[in-house]
Amino acid sequence: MISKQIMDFDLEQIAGSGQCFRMNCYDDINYRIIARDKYLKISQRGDWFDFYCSEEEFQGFWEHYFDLHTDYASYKACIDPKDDYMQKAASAGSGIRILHQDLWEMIVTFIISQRNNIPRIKKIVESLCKEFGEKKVSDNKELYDAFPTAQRISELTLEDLKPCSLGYRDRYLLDSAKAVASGEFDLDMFLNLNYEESKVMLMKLSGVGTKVAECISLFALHHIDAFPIDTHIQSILADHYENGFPFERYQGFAGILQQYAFYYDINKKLS
DNA sequence: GACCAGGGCCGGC
DNA sequence: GCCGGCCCTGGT
Repeated sequence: MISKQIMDFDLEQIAGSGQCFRMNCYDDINYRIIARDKYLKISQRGDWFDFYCSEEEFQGFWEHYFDLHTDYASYKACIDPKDDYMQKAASAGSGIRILHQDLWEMIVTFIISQRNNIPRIKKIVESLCKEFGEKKVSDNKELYDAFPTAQRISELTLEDLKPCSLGYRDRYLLDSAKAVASGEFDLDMFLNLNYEESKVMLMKLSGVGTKVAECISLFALHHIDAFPIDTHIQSILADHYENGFPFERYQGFAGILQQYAFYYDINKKLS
């Protein structure tokens, strides 16, 4: 186990921020996260965190996954002091970080996300993992399902996918899995692409339009200049930024503010 | 039961 | 570039 004090980091906020869908609280302070085929138990008490993994695994994977090398306080300091809405949003979600998630996993997840709500996205993703993901056992002997590979999905039929209740998104998933598994759509090429180039390439996939490509760019490729505009952000912009959102001011990292605003909005409606 | 909306995309025009 | 249709679920 690794214990660390970390600022600007909050598990509940990240789990509820709509960027990852396999991070869940299972009692007061303990969370479990499954990313790709990796499992982590982690707990939080204030600014202190216990990572239940080896030092090698922490440094080799999770530290980067949680974006812990990045100073989020300096981003927050850039927010316009006169922008009351964004100040409140950043304060409400001050522990949010933009995770470095797996590209294939984000392609699938955000194809599923379209015209869908977060609880149901989680349900469908979990169902896909249970049906088609590799069964694994963590170091602390917990059973879990890895995220299904493109290869595995590509071998399925629309009929096979029925139990997962994807709706009309089933063929998008199948087509994209086939493109990736066959090598026709090479995921490694994204290493050399900037945000705009990535977005254009991602939109070649079936079921990936502007908004989904922006989410994948932000949450998997860590292009934090991506600013996905969904129904929530759209209404925020209409209600609080009638003269346009000040993108010039936040060039290069507007995606972080997008997350603060999105989190603030969906959690305000819940309470 | 009816109707609506959910981190939108596709195809036809 | 606009617009109708879309699978499914949960809430009202």
